[in-house]
Amino acid sequence: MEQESELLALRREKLEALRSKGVQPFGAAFETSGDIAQVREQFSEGATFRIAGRITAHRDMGKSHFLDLRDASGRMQVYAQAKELGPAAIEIFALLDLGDFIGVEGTAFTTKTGEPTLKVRRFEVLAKSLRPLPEKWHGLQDVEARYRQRYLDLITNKQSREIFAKRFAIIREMRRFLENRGFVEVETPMLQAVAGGAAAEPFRTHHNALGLDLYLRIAPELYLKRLLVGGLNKVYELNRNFRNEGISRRHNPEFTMLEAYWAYADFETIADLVEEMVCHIAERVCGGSTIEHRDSAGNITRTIHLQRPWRRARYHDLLREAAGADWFDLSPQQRRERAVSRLGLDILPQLVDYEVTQHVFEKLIEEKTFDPLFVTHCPKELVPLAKQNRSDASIVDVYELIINGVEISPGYTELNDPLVQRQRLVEQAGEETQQIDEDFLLALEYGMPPAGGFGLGIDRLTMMLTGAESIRDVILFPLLKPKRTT
RNA sequence: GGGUUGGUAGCUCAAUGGUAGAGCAGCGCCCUUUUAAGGCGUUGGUUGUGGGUUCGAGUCCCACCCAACCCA
Repeated sequence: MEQESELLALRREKLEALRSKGVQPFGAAFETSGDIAQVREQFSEGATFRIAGRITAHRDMGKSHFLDLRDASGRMQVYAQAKELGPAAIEIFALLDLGDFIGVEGTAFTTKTGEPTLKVRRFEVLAKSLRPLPEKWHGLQDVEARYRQRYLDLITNKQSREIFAKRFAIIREMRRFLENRGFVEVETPMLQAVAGGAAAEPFRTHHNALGLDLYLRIAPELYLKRLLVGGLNKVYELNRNFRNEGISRRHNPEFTMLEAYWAYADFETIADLVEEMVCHIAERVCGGSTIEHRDSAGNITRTIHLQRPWRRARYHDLLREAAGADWFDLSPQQRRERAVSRLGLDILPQLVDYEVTQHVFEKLIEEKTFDPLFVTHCPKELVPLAKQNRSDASIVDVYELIINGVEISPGYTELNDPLVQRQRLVEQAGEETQQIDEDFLLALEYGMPPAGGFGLGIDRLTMMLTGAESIRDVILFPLLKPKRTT
């Protein structure tokens, strides 16, 4: 656009003007006294400090100037006085714009409004910015631009910086917690010849040198279990999975998942572990176990109570509560009719009986449950990879943890009988027998200890702990269609 | 995939079918403790893209692109 090129042209002129004055506009290393937060802590009148950061505000008083410098840790005001700096430096100073990076050496003082400030003695241009930043007050509001140019979002929007700071802290605390419990972090293949461990559509790719079709993993599960066979008794992996499915407020094609396995444990031990871990993280990251979600005006829109112990209830009992005590005594046809007439749900004709029940579960229980709820003993059709219950073969020993209206973590007593496992995988694969991971079954035949395992969606956990309403608000670079630029 | 809403200056937003505006940013001038600094002045537009209707389209119609939300 014509105007953009005018604004750009002006900045490029300033760039050349700096060079003509012998200033390198893309400067070198600059030794600082610490980041801005540290300098604020150590601040004492008359002391000398060196800080570096981006210019985010410029208040021009004529013969004196106030700039805000910002780095990742905070903001610091610097004060530039014409008299102090001298004419040559002032000419360079005049070529600075909002967005430029500079390094400053100055003397600490406090203004009469009480603001800790550095009086500039020397400064260096560290990087000239050739494009104007979004407006300081409203920030960058356009959601599309915030996702496509996340760096601008991070520069201008405090809420966004806070969400990602929390995300990084969540992951850090999760690792600490698991390491303290003796879990070992491992890495398993993301490129897999067979995409197993979940029922999901994979992304396909190809290895040229081997002439081999490969998939991006949909789950690390089958490799982590191989490690149980190999004698690693407490393992976890915290990394990306890929699913070639729809995109929504709760789904991104690549998402981050914790998956962990614990030999000799079962789903109930795992539930205890997850409960403790999430509470530990909430305590460290959010300062407590009451999580408040707020709208943009700051009003509380939802409160989530993570105080232990978390409720545990059987799938069948929850359905009897929500759909009638006789729900499981009805015929499939009666269930379908009740779901539509009495419960007011849309039931698609192609749903089979257990899916009708599952739909009721999702609409009437899952979507309405915000405080943590472990749903246990689910029907085996829903979870083909878990171990069947010893006294009731129609259910499996699992939990589904629901918080904030979504499933956030499944936990299983893992199936370790290789023959039953083969049978389940064959049933699941149907015609596509090449989709059975024979190497995994081979490993199981050597013997896998009984174990508990769980997955935990990091993106959804972050949404719960930050109150973000879209998964795109907790993923730095969510997938968007490419847009032709300029 | 379907529906709804949106895309206007660098950013945030206006504009009954009738001359495309404001604030901030920018540029110029004034101001030596300001902080959303202030005052005076001022530049800046292929209204997402391509068609159509009309004397006249940011606005109405069609197609397409991108996004958000809801549904599947």
